[in-house]
Amino acid sequence: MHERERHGVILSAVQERPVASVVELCGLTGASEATIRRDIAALHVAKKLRRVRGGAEAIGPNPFPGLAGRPFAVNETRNIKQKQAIARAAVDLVEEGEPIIINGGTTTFQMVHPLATRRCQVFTNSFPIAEHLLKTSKNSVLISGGVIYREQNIVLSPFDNDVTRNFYARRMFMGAQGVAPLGVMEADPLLIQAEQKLIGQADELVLLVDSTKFKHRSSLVLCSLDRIDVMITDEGIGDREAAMIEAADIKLIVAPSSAAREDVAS
Amino acid sequence: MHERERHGVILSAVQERPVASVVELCGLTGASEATIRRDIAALHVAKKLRRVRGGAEAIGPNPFPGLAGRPFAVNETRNIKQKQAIARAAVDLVEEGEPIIINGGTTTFQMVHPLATRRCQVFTNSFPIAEHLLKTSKNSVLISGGVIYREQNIVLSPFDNDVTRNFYARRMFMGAQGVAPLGVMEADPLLIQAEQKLIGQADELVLLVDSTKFKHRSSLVLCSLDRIDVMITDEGIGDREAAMIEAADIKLIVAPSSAAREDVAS
DNA sequence: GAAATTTTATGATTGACATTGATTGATTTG
DNA sequence: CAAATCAATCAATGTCAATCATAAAATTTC
Repeated sequence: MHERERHGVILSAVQERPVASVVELCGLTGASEATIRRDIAALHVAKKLRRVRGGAEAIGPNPFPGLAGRPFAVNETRNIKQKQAIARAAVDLVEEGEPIIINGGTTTFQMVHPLATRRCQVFTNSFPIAEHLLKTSKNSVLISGGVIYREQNIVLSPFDNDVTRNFYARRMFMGAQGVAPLGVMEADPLLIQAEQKLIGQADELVLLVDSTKFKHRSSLVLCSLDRIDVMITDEGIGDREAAMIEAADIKLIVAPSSAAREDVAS
Repeated sequence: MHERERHGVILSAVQERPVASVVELCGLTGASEATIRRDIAALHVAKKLRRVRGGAEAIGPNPFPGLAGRPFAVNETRNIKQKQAIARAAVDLVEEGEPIIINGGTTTFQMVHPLATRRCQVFTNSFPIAEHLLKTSKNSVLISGGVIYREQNIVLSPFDNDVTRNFYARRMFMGAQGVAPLGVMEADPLLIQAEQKLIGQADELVLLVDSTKFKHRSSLVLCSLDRIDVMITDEGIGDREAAMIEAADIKLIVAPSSAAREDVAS
């Protein structure tokens, strides 16, 4: 067996097991321990795997993502204050007990905090949102079924016949990567798929985007602007963008920064 | 079991309960107390957990500050050692990468720890199981969609057309309230419904019941004994019960208590 | 083009080192 | 004080790195 073959076998074994031992790899390749060790050392410096005592383990993202703590990576929680103000304005739209749909995302995730004191019926495809609402609120929580994608933090079924088709709400709340005259932009194809599934299940689409999103452009267009009914953003929005939104016949809500905010809730 | 694997199991266990004892971790990993202590010490200096007298606890306030944390009420985690031994024997049955179905329950929940070092494809209707596996393992996790019931900790769709129908596995693991010649008993109608949904999606049904369950009788019969293929219990099982199981043509596995256990894994 | 030589990859051996489990005595807890 | 827990130690086993020998491949030389 050639060196390349062995390397392939080793990498494959390491992917499947938490840790592949040297003797195990010997059996797999028919090579001696010394050779396997040399291979592991080589793959280690090539950063294809991590060398540990007794064998090798797959390199890669944090093996224990949960221990990192937050449901989203830190760099994804930028503009946190704006997002919170926006999320609060979004929840202010919701009446007590009303069923709503929340699409996963870092902005929509902020809705969990103002929702903590509510008793709504929330349908979501976001695992962290469901988790948080379950633990901190008395809302009734429904989740879509399917594969849980760790990176995107969403649940998505590859099949069409899932619970999603059986849930309907007046409003759906969603975020986006960017907003342009062309329409609502998203970067991740997986998120697009997830959003598409939910979009048809609500009358009114509410888009939550902080004002920086008007400068962002992504490659994938989720839907055109006329599909959106309400857009909530922060005070950073420019006159030109505001005009664009109004022109598209979208109700524009500018969430006041927390300092200026008056309690709207009764 | 390799050092890395043990560390994974330990971190997984520490996540679940506020404090995991040394003996408990011995049972979970099959290692000696001395080794567990050394592992805890190592993870302590690595700041992955905090070392306390008698065991270890999760570091930091909580991954999600201020939240409840524990997936099950404390009184539900009785017979914890037996349940862990049973869960471990159950996980020993599954091959690396194999798809499996896990029905929610306190016994089946214990499977998350030995699963922490695996890379299987797990379909479950249990929110805590999905959550734990997501955070502490590299397993691929699928969840059924629907309403999340807080008390029972399961996800159940009132509709028939959910993802469940699209997932198939060789084995399904389930718990029960009681076992009698009449069949497998369950107390909660909701759990029955959830179990019924999954039962058809696997060839082989594996029932995890600690030996006290043979004395319990409940009002609802989930299914007859001949539907069960494998039963895993602890050493507390009596001869009469064992005879009953064997008579029903069920393969009986008695999970050895941690002290007597030999490593089965190759 | 064939033989000789160098290079490279591999396998085996050996001594050094690390990990583990058991034992024992000390320490802490209730 | 009794039970549980811990730290220290030691022997056994497992793992590693270094070295050398062999065989195949590549290169050089004639």
